[in-house]
Amino acid sequence: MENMQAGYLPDLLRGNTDILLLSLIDEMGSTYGYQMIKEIEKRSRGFLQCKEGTIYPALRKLENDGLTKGEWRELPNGQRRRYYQVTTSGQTMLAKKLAIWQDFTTAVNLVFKPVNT
Amino acid sequence: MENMQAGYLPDLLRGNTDILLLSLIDEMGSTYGYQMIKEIEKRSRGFLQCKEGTIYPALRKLENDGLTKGEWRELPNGQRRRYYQVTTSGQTMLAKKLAIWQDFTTAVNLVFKPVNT
DNA sequence: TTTAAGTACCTCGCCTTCCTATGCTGAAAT
DNA sequence: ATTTCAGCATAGGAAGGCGAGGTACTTAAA
Repeated sequence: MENMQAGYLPDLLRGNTDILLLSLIDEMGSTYGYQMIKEIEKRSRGFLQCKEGTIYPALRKLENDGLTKGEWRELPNGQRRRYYQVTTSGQTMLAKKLAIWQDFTTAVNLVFKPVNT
Repeated sequence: MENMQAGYLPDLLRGNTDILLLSLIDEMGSTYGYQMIKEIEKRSRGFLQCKEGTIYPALRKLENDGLTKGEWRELPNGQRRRYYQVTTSGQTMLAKKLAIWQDFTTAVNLVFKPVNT
């Protein structure tokens, strides 16, 4: 992953955004939108750049679906952030989707390089 | 990938269909739509099920973009198939997209399990 | 001090891409 | 005779990502 050029992933993220977010929230215990954008970019070494127009609606949806629980927190300086936590059903879904992700990449790689015959 | 359940890949294929097709055509030397559907399903052990409504337009697009070259062939019994081959620019694109696919999966896995700090 | 840049959230409308459904032709099987 | 398979095609709708725009406050730079 030497010369990773960000920005040229036509639609690869599609359908995976929610898992990425769920996984992040779950692992970080509690986090908020803006931080997730930065964290995803950082962890992926600049490759994955989630856009605000993507993740805020996605976070909304996760919460509406009951997979996360959001909560406004006020900072000392008056700024506010919406912190999220993964719910129980969110964790179930996360495990499920992580398994699907595994299967999916395995399947694609099998198409690229079929094993035996 | 034991209990792979086909049919539940919301949008995972999205953005990857063209690479899958390009890769298949390239490797098989020459092939046609219907066969590709079957081959993808076979190689992925039933996990990836490309729909006709997906691949025929996709094949059309690949050809329009000059990445493949199509040709009608008539069978002895009068049936016709459209066989495709990868063009030179198609191979360039294929190599490029395979690299992107690698980077992408690596990046996603890094988000799931970040390395050191 | 004005300006720029960063933090933090939101939303609308477009675009792309996929899937469903449907249709067609002819061959093979039952 | 009817179903199933092979083989291609398209139109309509849904979903998700993204660009562009907006709000509001803070911090750094000029």
